[in-house]
Amino acid sequence: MPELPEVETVMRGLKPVLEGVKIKTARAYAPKLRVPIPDDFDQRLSDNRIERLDRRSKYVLMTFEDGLVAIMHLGMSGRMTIHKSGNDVPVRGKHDHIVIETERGDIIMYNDTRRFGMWVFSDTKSINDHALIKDIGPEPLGNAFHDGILQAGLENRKSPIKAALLDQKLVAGLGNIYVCEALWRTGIHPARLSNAVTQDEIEALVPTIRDVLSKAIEAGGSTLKDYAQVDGELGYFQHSFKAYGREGEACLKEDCDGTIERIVQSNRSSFFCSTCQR
DNA sequence: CGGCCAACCTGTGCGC
DNA sequence: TGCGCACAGGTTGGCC
Repeated sequence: MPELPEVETVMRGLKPVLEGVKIKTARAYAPKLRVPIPDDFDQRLSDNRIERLDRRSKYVLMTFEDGLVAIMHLGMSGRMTIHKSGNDVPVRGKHDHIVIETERGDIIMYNDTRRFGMWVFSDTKSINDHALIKDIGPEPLGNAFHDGILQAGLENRKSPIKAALLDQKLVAGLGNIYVCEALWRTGIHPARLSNAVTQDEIEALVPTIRDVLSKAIEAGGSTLKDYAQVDGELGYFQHSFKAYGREGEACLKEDCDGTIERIVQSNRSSFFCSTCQR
């Protein structure tokens, strides 16, 4: 599920329920996800007020009034569900690893089948120096991401462009799906070496990456509806992809009669059209 | 340091 | 029905 647009959607969905709201009780039921959940997890969150929610790359940051920052990552299979006060009390399922109840009586559950996600702590003073945060590249939707920075990141790289765009140090938040989509749109073969991507292609990649992500965020936003009113699972939304997951199907690019193929690169599937992606 | 792979986990779907 | 394998939207430690 979670690349930048999905994480952004989750963060936006949590805002009306958590921002400015005090947590009554928090409880972690699993000792560890990808890394151990802090021993003092329950105590640090319980009776603490969330001042702000932010997203950085694929991380959601929860800043508390006492300076605590909870860093959350959804991994491959993480999701959040909101159960509004007054509705039926939810039953905790097998993979609901964290349960939070707010002062308003709303209940938020963190569910993660594969446990590749994480919840760890930092604080407002050192969050930007945190090991998980400090080396992350520019946000693709912000001004810090531009032709020059992408050019600089690619010109000395020998790895395939697919691997480069998945590298969070080069640009934040892209994952397997949106890299496939951006490369398909710009006509760049995923196996092309980074240092062989031309200036023109770099100038096309920047707005294409922005557009692919923005459109996905819009799609997510339109499914959010009002989670302040309704129970719901956050971050899931139907989105149609042009290349990802379409192996064997016709290429949808105008005037292209090719077929989408799949190859494996760095242990991940790449979907592309060898007719229009070179 | 750059680049690549295996590993972390659980579940599902497919071929035999 | 069962078994084994491939695969799933992320990240990183260790190896060359």
